Amino acid sequence: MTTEPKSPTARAVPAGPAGPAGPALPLTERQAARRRRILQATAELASRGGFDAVQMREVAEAAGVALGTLYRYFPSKVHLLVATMQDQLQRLHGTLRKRPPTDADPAARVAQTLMRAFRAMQREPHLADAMVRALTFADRSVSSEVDTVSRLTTAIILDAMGPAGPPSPEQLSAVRVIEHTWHSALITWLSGRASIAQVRIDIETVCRLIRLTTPQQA
Amino acid sequence: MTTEPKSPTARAVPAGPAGPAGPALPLTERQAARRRRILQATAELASRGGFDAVQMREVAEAAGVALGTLYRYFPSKVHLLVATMQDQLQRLHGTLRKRPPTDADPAARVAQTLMRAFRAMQREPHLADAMVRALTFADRSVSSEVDTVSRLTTAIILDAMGPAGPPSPEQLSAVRVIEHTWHSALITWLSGRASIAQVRIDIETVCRLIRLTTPQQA
DNA sequence: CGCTAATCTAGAACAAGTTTCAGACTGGGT
DNA sequence: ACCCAGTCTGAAACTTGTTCTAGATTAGCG
Repeated sequence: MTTEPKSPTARAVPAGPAGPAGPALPLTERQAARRRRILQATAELASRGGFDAVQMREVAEAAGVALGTLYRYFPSKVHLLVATMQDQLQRLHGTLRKRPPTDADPAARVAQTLMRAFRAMQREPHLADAMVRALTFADRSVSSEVDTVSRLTTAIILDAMGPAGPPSPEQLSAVRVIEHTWHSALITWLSGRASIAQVRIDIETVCRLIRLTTPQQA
Repeated sequence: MTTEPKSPTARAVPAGPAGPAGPALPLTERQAARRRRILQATAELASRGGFDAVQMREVAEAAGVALGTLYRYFPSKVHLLVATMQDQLQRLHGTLRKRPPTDADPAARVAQTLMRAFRAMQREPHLADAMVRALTFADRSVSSEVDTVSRLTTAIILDAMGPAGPPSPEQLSAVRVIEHTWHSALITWLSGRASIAQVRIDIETVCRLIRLTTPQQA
């Protein structure tokens, strides 16, 4: 068990995005720097050899912190990699906002956006491997962090769907299914069981669901 | 690295379903029995505490074989659990064949079938956890075994869709997406991020894709 | 400045997956 | 019955994630 409920005096873990979406606790400058160094070292190691290449001792050394400190910032390897995914997703979200998809059809826009994200993963397949494997391997002790990633992904897809107001429940269901497909297709690709073309087809197929829920635009 | 290409004299591993779908190599009776005992011990341990409770030393002891022997039959914990999943899926497939879903609509039949499978998982959530986590965590060295599981799942879904002849490419795409959703939804449920009701909705949502590819039956 | 609590470091220790090895055992062919 | 190759066993060793401990450092505060 990941013993968390410490004594009331224990301030709290300095790193993990504490609440469901809070800006984390007050970190000193040095602490923020440490956290950044850790995430960067993680991404670098992951880019080289994927999940297995991210070894806690190596991350600690590369980031210039003690092993115990690394564990204070990220209570497990999975936490660490999920945090890395958050980090990367945020970056991606920023990039996507700048040049949003142009197609008139919402479904096509979503597919286009996901394919763009997919191409980003193809550029760093090992990193993708590490992050995605961690994400799907995560157990309950990481659920809040995984949830954050999920919300980020949802936001990206909704962004792509269009500037419409609050999405309908059906649309949200469709988005959930798209996310499922996205993760799972990614995994089959990463484990060499599906080609890039196959992933594209799957994404385009699932995106048709959006058309089912979009009142045929006038 | 998982060093596999042994000397040409090395006959082969006795247990792993060798080829893509072969009936495995000639096993002596004692060997088949050993394999069965291992899989049963695995399922039992998994049913208790999920992925973490399946400890290789304990499996070996419970099955009455040496640790080295266990590794000869299943080259890793993930291989072992994926094989367990194959085993369970085969059982499920048999059960489903006996009482096929009755609904007139193919999409509804598929949804019904998957919900039935889902209920089976709810009966043994820990076992489900162990198997599904192994499945999605599997790397390339397990891809052929994972592929077998995937083919089994596809067969189950196609069975539910109906006795029609060879499915169209579009239908196959839809089935792929349904599988993706099935796995991913299962994971979100197992890690406590989605309710049972949510999983049902996701399954029903994705099954609508079938209607898109089914020529409105006369 | 000097104090105190919290944090960080270095390193040992522990847990579970995986590998390795020497010796006993089995099955099949002569 | 004897022999050989291939299996199985028991136990130790090795790897990497995780935990623990004692002592050095740092941050905030009077």
